[in-house]
Amino acid sequence: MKQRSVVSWTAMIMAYTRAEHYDQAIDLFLDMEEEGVKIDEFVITSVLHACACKGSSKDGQCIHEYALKNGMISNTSVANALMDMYAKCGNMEEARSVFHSTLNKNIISWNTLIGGYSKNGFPNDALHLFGNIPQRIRPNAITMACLLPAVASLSCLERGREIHAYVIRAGFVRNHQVENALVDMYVKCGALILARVLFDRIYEKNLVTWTVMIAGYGMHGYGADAIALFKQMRRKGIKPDKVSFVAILYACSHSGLIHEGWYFFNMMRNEYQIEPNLEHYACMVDLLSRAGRLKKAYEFINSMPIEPDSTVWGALLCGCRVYRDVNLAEKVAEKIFKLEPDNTGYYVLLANIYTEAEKWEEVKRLRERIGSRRLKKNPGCSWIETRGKVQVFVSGDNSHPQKEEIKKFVEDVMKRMKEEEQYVPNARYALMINADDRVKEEALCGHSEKLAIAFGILNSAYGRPIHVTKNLRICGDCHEFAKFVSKVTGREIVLRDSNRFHKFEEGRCSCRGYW
DNA sequence: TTAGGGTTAG
Repeated sequence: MKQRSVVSWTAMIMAYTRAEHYDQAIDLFLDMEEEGVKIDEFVITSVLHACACKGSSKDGQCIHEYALKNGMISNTSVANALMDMYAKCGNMEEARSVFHSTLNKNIISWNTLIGGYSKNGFPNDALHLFGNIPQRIRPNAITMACLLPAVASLSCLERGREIHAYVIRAGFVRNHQVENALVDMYVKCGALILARVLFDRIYEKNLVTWTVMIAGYGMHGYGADAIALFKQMRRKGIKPDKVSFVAILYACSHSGLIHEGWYFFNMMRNEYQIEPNLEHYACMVDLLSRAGRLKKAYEFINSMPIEPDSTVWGALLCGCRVYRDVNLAEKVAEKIFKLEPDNTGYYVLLANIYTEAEKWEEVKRLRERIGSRRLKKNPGCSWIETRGKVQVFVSGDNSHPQKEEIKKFVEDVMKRMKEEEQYVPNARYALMINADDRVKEEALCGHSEKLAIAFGILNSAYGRPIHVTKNLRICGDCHEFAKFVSKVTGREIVLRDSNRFHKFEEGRCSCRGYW
């Protein structure tokens, strides 16, 4: 072009961004500045979008400064693009600060911050913000698509149903993204049947619709249903992508379907020419490890064409725990500690492996190592929704108004378990070394998931299922506890941990040992 | 007069 206007530059920056060449998009902005082209708000938002997609706020901060200096920040679109950039880079503090200093907030401003909170692990803030949208600003379908993942991550079914009702009243039901987000919300709130009803009613199912449902079956341990749906999807001519393959591989590993897992892994590569990414590899390692084929899993990792990360090695470490392979666990853990020296979860996992093997010296050394890095264990936390209110329990928490009642319930159950099932308190799950068994048992009684289950039984009508959510994986002792409680109270207990759903019914768990 | 922008589901 002989003459390039600011519009030509903007179009080019957008094109580079769409093609995922973020650095080139940003370079183009620098070039145009150098050439003395007059910069306007449109270019700023475009280049901010490139920074957002790139995911590092360093470039974005420079643009932020530029916008401030040139008085562009009062433009709502520029402010929105800034918020989105910070949110996508995981910097919610900056996003919030921009939001609060924006005078003319429109619905996009609210959506951007709500979505940012949802995606960055602040679901309560997302819900709170939604409640504060002023009357004159009308939420739209996108608002719901931003908000529903927050409900899903909290696993608050009542709240989710309220929002579903709102979606119906406001007339957003025919929106694809909203429909899919609703199905996903029901799946993650443990209401698999409701999710399926909604799924069946969706007239035009797209790839995301199918993937949500397949992942849902996987999470709940229905591997065969996940496979049936995957096949049905292919018959309808919908081409699976890398995310749907993660869903199906995940479903196979959580149901112990080894052969099927390999079948889909090969299908992905041969039939669809999709190169496996870290998530796919982690699923395969998980599949092998759960089946006890630890050596094969180790070899598999070493043969990967891409560098394995901590999640891949972590899947093997979990397997080492199940099959009590201390030697391999040590080797694997060292690799993980190099990759992620500050993630306490893996130290705890290795400590548990040592404890279960009664290697007390090693436990002590590991504790010292954790201490010297000034790392703190991420506290276990469970929550339960009753009558629309969420009750949160933190491990060992003693502040609950019903604490005596809850404590008595847990102790009574443990006592009955000892008498009726020859249950031995799994003191190995209480991560303390210089304590006697009594103290350990007491610590076990205080686990957050036991408290939440007890609270649920005590505060809901007979026959009602109990839904509990936990931030970490459920502990083995609590798993036994939940089975027993489901038997003696005749209640169904649905527990979502950080990994999957466990449905306890009449003394059995739906996971059948596949955690 | 027209061209270029910011929010959305797995």
